[in-house]
Amino acid sequence: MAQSWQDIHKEALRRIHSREWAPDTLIPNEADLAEEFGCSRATVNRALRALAEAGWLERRRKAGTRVARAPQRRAQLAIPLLREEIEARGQRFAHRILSRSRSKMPSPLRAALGLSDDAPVERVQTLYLADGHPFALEDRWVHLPAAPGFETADLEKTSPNEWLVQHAPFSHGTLDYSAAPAGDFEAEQLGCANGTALLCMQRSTFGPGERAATLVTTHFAPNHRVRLEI
Amino acid sequence: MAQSWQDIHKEALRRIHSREWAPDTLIPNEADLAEEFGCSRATVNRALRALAEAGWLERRRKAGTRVARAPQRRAQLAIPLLREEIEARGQRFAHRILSRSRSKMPSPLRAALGLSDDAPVERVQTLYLADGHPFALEDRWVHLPAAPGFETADLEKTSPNEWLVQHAPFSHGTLDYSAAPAGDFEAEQLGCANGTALLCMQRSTFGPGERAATLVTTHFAPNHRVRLEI
DNA sequence: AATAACTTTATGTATAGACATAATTGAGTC
DNA sequence: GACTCAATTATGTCTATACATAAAGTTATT
Repeated sequence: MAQSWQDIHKEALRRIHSREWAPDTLIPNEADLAEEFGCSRATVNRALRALAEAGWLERRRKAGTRVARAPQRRAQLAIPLLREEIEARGQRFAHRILSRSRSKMPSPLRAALGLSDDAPVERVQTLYLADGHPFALEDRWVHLPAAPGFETADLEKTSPNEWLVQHAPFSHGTLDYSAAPAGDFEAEQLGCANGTALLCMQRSTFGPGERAATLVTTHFAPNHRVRLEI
Repeated sequence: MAQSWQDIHKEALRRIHSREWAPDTLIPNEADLAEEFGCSRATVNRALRALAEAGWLERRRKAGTRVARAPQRRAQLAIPLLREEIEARGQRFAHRILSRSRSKMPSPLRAALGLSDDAPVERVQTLYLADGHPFALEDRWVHLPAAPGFETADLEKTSPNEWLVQHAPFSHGTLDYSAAPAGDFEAEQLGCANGTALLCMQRSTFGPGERAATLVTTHFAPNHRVRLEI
């Protein structure tokens, strides 16, 4: 009778899968389940909470716990450092700074970060290489107050990607994927034909307290894929 | 002095951000932190566990808890039903079955699902529309034993996307995003020029116990974006 | 020196009991 | 019916305590 929360987690998942607990219906409350499984309510709570976090259950105080109508499992993407992604394929990592300057940020981009007109911003364009072949082209805008020391960092030694992860950990942000045809610049740098379909990632990150940190647009070389685990 | 686990969570995150707890270094153990915060060890455990799940900390028995070297926050994607995604934009959802047949699966696809040569498989091609405009083109292979009832389901009434989510909840799988140029078929169905860069999603799902369920390739209409929250 | 067997230690988990909190239900009122 | 307010209830959280488990360290044995 001694049950671990993982046993209960497994059994609950089985009941959901087998539709013994049907979508959009209430399941027994914690106290009843605790009695059924012969364990304490805290243990049941732990199991059900995990299932709710994974999207299988919806829980509300007083209202009880119900099986999600459409169990929306969340897919997870471990955002990799480009270096690690490349080295994990057994390839040699390298990067090349293409340009670096204190530019004025175009207003649509500024709006995305919520920055004022005169916010001090540095732009860095970088080409990342795997075994000497173009892998990704990165166009990065860094809000300097959010990344102290960036302006004087030696980016030839440590790529912007790595420098920022290690020196300016962010707390939240968004990540957008889209498909875009290669423009002149992308085609030239990535060594592909003009108009080639490229996977494009746009990422904005914010430090603690809504403070804008960086905005990055990355075009990957043709045929790149991003994999998420469900 | 009475602390909630979320207070401790917040304070720990502050120390990580402020580098008071530096990357790759050990933090005090649970018992000491419990004393410092004037709460029980269970409460500290709850907070630190949450931080570990989010990728900020790495915990190992006996070895202790250390701040992650490169706090790799995981991005989360809530996989939406196409209907919900479209209706959330305030648009009218519709779908059209383009073809449906018991086809033989090409072997590269079969391999991805780990199915044998003679596995009973049905193929359904569906066009999803938002306000009457093409939104996504789906090419779906369903392993029939994993989705009992699918063969006789009325897919005109309930789209394959919804039918499967509601009748054959899966437990895990993979999701790949890439960019691909529109071929003749995609161009015709999505109403765009041949060669247009399209965001393409390939998703394989497995039921409980490694049982292959479905393989879906979806081409989205031009300019579609997927957003992940970090 | 390598190996095996113990000890130590930090996290992981389980428990009973208590109180907190949100949300629904229902009673009472206008 | 519409509204207010209290009672109820299921989940959420905290505590103290205990034992489990993994991994690192230490000592004994070969």
